[in-house]
Amino acid sequence: MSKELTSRAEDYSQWYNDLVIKGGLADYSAVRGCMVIKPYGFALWENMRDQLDKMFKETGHLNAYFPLFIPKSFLSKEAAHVEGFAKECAVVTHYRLMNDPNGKGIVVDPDAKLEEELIIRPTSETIIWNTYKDWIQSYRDLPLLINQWANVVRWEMRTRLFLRTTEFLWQEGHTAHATKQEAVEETERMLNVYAEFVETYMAVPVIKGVKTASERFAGAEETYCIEALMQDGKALQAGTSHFLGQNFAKAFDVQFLTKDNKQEYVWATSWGVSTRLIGALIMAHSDDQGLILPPKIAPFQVVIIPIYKGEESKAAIDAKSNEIITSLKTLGIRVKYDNSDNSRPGWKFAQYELQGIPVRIALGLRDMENKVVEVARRDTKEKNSMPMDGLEENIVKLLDEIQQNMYNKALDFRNEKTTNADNWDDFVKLLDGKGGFIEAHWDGTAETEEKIKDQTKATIRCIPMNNKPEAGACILSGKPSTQRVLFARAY
RNA sequence: CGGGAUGUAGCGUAGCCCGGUUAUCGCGCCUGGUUUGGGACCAGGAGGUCGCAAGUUCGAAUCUUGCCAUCCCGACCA
Repeated sequence: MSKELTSRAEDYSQWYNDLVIKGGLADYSAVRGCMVIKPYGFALWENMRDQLDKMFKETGHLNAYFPLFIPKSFLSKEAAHVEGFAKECAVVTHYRLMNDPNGKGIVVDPDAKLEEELIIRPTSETIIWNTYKDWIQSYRDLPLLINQWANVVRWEMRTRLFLRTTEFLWQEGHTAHATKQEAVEETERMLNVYAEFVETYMAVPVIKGVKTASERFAGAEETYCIEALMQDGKALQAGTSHFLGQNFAKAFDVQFLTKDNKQEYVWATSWGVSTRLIGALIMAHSDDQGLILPPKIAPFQVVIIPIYKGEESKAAIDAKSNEIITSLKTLGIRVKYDNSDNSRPGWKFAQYELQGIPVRIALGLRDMENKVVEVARRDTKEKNSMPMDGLEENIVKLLDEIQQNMYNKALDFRNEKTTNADNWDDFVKLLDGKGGFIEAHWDGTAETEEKIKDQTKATIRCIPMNNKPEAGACILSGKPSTQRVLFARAY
């Protein structure tokens, strides 16, 4: 991130919106708080989705699809769940429109009122568990490992492009298990899948941990999460995996017969990541010149821009470019060739920087004579001449290097922005100044957590897994504590 | 839902306080030409319910009232 950006943290929102829109990822739509994902943004999402989907299948999951509408009564079956989602549900109350009797367009037909209202899913636990009841009778039906790719609607008070839109795309995994241990293992397994995906493919380092009771998913017994740090020093929850205990099994009466013929409730998990990940990607890596996308998920990994001087050179350069493209594609590299006459090279350079394409190759007559190409990498903005001999192998190496460099850079940033605070003054000073993650002692009570939040807007992002035990005193109450937890201001 | 701000061409804007010819400028767009190694240049051209409605006035982008929308901050949240 540039120094300019650091110094105008208050403009971060605007900077972010510009990147999303000028980088061609998305717009806000005419519909309140929803977004239009443009083809380029969707291609990015597809790459992320496909990779995640592959990882889900490798861990034994299958995809399915459940209804968009949920009868209102389903939602009330699990008490904590309804508590958590009731305030943000879009509700279908009628099924028909009619011409306004006063001639003022179209109105809702009052006679078409639904007997029972339908909720547009804010998440699918209820409708899925209502179905699982019919699918599960015996221990032989378990484990049931299912994932769904879908859209959901949450009528939040305030929206923010990619991070919190009214409608968003996500995947939600819903599994049922015979034992508690198995379900806990599944919860942790999927958290690890998320962490691996975000770190390896998105090049964003994350901290794995569990949420405090007050930050838990509505209806969960334990919520695991991955937390990432954005360039403005705020944290972003990038994914969650929930151990649901037997709450939903009991609410929807999902029992199975064990080997020794006993009726027992199943143990459940659910886990999800959303298009918010695109927001995380943008805010973690991009700079003032535009997006910077990691090679492993970038819609295009390489863009080739020919530099023409007159018509006759065009044919020669096109021919050479096509050779390069063919061999890059053979190696599985996603290449875009922009030989359009509509814009000049300089404009194209700027445009593809804005779109975050990791590697740009420029090829002109001068290069042809010297048997080289000009290779520019987006992450460092370095430009080098590279011999055409062995170009493809070097590009593969370069893409790996960029991927690794982006991760390292983000990790260095996070490490630099992670600080211990041992007293209240330091804690407040860090939040208002340096930002980032703060490791501090907490007495373990919801009251203290709430007070800290009220006074500083900082929340406990998580209690990190494999946390080292350490005796200390709570930064607010001074009461004894056995470990540090991770605080930050968050999106 | 509370606080603040803003609505003028596809985008970004000037004009508004202090009402007065044909609503300013830049980008983009169209046509023709010259260009092409970091967002080209010349010439010509198209594009406007000034957010909506009512009011004041000889006359409203400008003043008044109401409404709508968007953005930012807060509460809420993946």
